[in-house]
Amino acid sequence: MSWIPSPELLAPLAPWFDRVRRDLPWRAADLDAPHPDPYAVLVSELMLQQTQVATVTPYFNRWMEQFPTPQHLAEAGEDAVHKAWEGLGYYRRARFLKAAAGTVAAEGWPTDLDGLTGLPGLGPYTAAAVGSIAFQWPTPALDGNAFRVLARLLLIEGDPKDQAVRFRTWLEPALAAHGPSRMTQALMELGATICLPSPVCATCPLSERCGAHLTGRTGDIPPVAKRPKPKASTLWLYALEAEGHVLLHPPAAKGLLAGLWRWPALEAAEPSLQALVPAPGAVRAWPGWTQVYTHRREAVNPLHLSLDARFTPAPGLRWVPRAELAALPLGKRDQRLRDLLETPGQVPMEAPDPAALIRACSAV
DNA sequence: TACGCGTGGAT
DNA sequence: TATCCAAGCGT
Repeated sequence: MSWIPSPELLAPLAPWFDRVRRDLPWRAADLDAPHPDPYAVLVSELMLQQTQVATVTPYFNRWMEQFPTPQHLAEAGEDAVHKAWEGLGYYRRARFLKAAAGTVAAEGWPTDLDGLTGLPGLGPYTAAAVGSIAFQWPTPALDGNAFRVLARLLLIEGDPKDQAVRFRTWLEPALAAHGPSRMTQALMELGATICLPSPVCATCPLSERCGAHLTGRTGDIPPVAKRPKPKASTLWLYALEAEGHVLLHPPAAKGLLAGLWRWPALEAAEPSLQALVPAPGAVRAWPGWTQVYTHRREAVNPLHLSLDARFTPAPGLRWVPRAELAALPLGKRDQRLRDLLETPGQVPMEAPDPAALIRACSAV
């Protein structure tokens, strides 16, 4: 099966994009020149991985003010970097970005696609996106949008990701003909605004040439992927406070919420199983909530336990002055308990035995 | 290869 | 409410 050459088939995409493109803070005004700030492209692409434009925009603006160059970012502290990323999710992207900035600061920008792919956090998509958008290399970038657009346009049966090599080979002449930065962004913009999972073909510049549209197949191309059900768990999340300090896990190197400070937590198969009536007055509680991650659902039950004196914490835990708590990077779950500490709570109907919480956090 | 990794918006 | 899934990557 041969495809119509991409410069011809995709020709309407260029004028369409020049007409409708959104004005985004990382986007260059002149799409025919190399980008004036490749670092801005790098930052935006890392932030945009699995994250929507509207979510990224305020983070990007703050980030560029705080870390305006690769040098600034490379020299920043880990906590400051994670604090600037706080709430954006997938936090290792922040560490990858800092590491990549260090390489760029020390060695300059890579001069080819393999060089970009060698930077931490840049896979096939992101390296090609930076290459085309920042440097005008004819390197086709295939994200979820591009795969969906191409699957429909070219009437691809099955998982379009299997066609990545063919797609890239086919796309390259179109990038060369109509401008790498323009075509890369146009393909994604079409997928993000028109060729959505439920597409709006009436306003699509390619509808007259789209295999799926012409055959009424946009509903089943590309096929929907099945996802595993998230695992459910229930936990107590607790703030132990004593002598003006609170007990926290310092950032871990890997795993869920790596790079962030975390409240200690106690797993509970059923909230009521380990529940005992606590000592009145010492414990506060608030209504729980369900914390959703990609692969997990946590039923979170927040507690605050005030103690008279600090104890020697177990390895992996640290007493932190409460005044410093606001400056530490926390995930959404732990931010929520941090915020609750400033609000009135209730004496809980049931909670783990305070002695059990202290034992779980004490050095042996 | 399949899985782990966050959060929020859209339907 | 439940589900999908968004400018993916590393292991």
